[in-house]
Amino acid sequence: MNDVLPFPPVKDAWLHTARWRAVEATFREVCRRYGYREIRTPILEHTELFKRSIGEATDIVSKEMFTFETRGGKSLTMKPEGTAPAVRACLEHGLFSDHPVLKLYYVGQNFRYERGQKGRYRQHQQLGVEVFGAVDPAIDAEVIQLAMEFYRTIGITDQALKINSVGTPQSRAAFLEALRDYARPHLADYSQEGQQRFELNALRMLDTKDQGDLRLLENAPRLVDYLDDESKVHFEKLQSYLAEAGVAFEIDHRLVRGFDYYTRTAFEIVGTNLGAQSALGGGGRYDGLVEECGGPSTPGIGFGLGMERCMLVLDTLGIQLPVDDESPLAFIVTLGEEAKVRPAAVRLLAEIRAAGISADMDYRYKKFGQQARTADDLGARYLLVLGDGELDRGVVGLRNQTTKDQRDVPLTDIVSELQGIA
RNA sequence: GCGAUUGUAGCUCAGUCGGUUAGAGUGCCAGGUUGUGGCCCUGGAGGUCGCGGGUUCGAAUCCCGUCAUUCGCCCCA
Repeated sequence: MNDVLPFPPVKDAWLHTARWRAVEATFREVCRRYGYREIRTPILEHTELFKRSIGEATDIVSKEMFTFETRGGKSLTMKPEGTAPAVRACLEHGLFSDHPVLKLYYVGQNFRYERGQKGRYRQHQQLGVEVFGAVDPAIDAEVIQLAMEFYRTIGITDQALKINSVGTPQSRAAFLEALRDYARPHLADYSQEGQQRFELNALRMLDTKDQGDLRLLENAPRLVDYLDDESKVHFEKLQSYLAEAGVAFEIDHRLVRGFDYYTRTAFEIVGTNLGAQSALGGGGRYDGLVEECGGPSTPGIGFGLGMERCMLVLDTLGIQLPVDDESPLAFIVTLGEEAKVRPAAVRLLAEIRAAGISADMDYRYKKFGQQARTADDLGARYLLVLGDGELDRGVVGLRNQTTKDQRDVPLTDIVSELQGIA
């Protein structure tokens, strides 16, 4: 993760706190509209949780986790993803029994021990949702729709939605056998990577960028043809529900996901302008996960969207975001005898702020020009000039920073005057 | 984890063949100009030359390692 800064950086404009807040706010608003509630889980979890849920053989667990031992000898891991911790938290607090259908969202940091590059960071933030307790493909469609709605709302429209079904563990086993039978006779022609995957995790053979492998796989068996009846119906219904909701998608028969716990629905949202890191987000169904974590048999589905990648795309598309105005409305500039004028400034500032108006002052007591420059740096719209002359007359100079017009306003009226402006 | 790339002031960058006290522009601060700025002039502060080790009389410069960046691979968000 990069540092996100309080003022827009000249370079890397996407690393501006206000922009991040705007994107997070958009996500929260979309979640609110869809009926999702926020869950926050800690960064540290027992290592075992991830090993069991994500799978020992996956890249994430085998080489990408920040893991360490406590003094008591327990193994802890900084969470590499948000789903398993959410499951753990819900189990621990009995949320599954209290709420037959649970719709959750989170904004959180994930950690993966890997080489950084643009769009990929060891600490990255994900915006995600999880739904527990619903098998209806309509909820799959809703989750996908929510993700697409989020992108549409912030202004990213050139992303593509790819969907597939990875079936149940049983149907997947049958498919894997067929896939291996298909590849075995020409195994030597596959890339080194492809051959390794054939041995370790044949499903991943499909997820290759190697042109030669892609040619060899052209007539390979497809996951959809090996789905059990229920999964097949589920996938078909999902497609029709997406169509009902007006969400455009394409079926990608080679789409498989990196975690072991996915069942049936798998999807990915792919963007442009991100170089090698093209995945904006992804997710899928995980009907066996809760049980795997020691809970009751509970279906689930969710997704995670990469915050950094989202920010980068917004940046390259030059999209303006409705960022908060953090500039003070008024900035007090003091002149003249310090002992007389500074206490008056402190009092005036307190009054203005108590009235709900943002205001600031220069705490260095420099000459006028310096104070005014500080006001400009902060983007103040008005200067309140307070000198001993003004104090003697019981007024304050109200200076419009845009027009440079300045007029005296009685000290007793300045708060209501500012309220009128704001 | 693999291959390549870059790393000098807050920012953008010079720095020759290894040789004096590492420079410029910009920004910041101050003075010119005790109470009305942004221009201009003058001055000032600001540097573990990414970090650690090595070679050498001498290293920003050469070598090794390491960390970080960027690009690709793997994987993912």
